[in-house]
Amino acid sequence: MDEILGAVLRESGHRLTDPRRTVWRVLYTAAEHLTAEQVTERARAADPGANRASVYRSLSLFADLGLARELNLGADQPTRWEIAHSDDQFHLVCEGCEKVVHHAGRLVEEVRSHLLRGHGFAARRVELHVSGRCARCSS
Amino acid sequence: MDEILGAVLRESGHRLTDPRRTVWRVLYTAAEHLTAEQVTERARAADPGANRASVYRSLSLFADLGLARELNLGADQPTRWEIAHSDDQFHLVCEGCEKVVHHAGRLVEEVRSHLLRGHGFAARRVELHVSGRCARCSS
DNA sequence: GCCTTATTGCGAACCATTCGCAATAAGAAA
DNA sequence: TTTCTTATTGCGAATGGTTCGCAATAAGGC
Repeated sequence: MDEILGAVLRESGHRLTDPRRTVWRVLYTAAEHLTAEQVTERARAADPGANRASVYRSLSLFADLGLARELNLGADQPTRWEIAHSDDQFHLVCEGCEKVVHHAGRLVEEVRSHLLRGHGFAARRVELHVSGRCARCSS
Repeated sequence: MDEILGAVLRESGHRLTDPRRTVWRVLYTAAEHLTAEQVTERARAADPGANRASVYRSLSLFADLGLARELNLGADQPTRWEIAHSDDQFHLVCEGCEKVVHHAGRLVEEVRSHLLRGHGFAARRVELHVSGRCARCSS
């Protein structure tokens, strides 16, 4: 997984450093979407001296480079982070188990072309956030 | 417009107060989506003593009562507020002119039924946020 | 290995939002 | 109308996530 990081950083004129590698690994191996604070905690498991500010800096650099993505799932929740995949703009948040599920589908493409053809709106980023109850939690 | 507010408040066991009325009018007459700070400023135009904390309290009460809605349009922006309409879960944010446009459509319903039928996920709230460039701003 | 300069680590600063609490006022009851 | 209860306000202080300033450090080109 480190190769991707190294390649993208070098290509964009940035340096591959230990803090960045650590944050990257945390994101890469996380099953869920993590808050910056959680990323910091996990980074400290690997490197006890891991610094909060550097974690933030790494995360937003990754976002700028298209390596990671920042998620706003509800106004009360802190921002969460994930590795950027091409097909995961679709998030289901279950209010029962609090799990966040990815949902890949063509829907995002449909929205995109609908807006462009029908309204001349060139969508760059489409975010679809749905909250409700998953099959297991809808009693 | 005040009648709606009074009715909903009374019905839910809350009191109709001047600060609440002021905030309600600001939201009601706003063309765009306002930040809490902007709501406070405008409230002060009507009542110079309008208090920031009370504005926040009014806004979140309105949200609880389904009168208003809190919007997260991007991680860097502060939360914005609007009167709750039934058909406006669809937001287009133009990166050129910075305007936020509502877009009513059946798409939200489609998403809802797709998720329920195909995945057993009972959607409560569907938020679709699209950023890109509107017809006028896509040079 | 050297040198330049991007990056880090630290703490303090920031900003939106919330809280604690005494003072105030809405609205039910008399 | 006046009284009474208690929800609500206003204030300033506190919070919590995130960013900043700056000196110290280390990546990676030469």
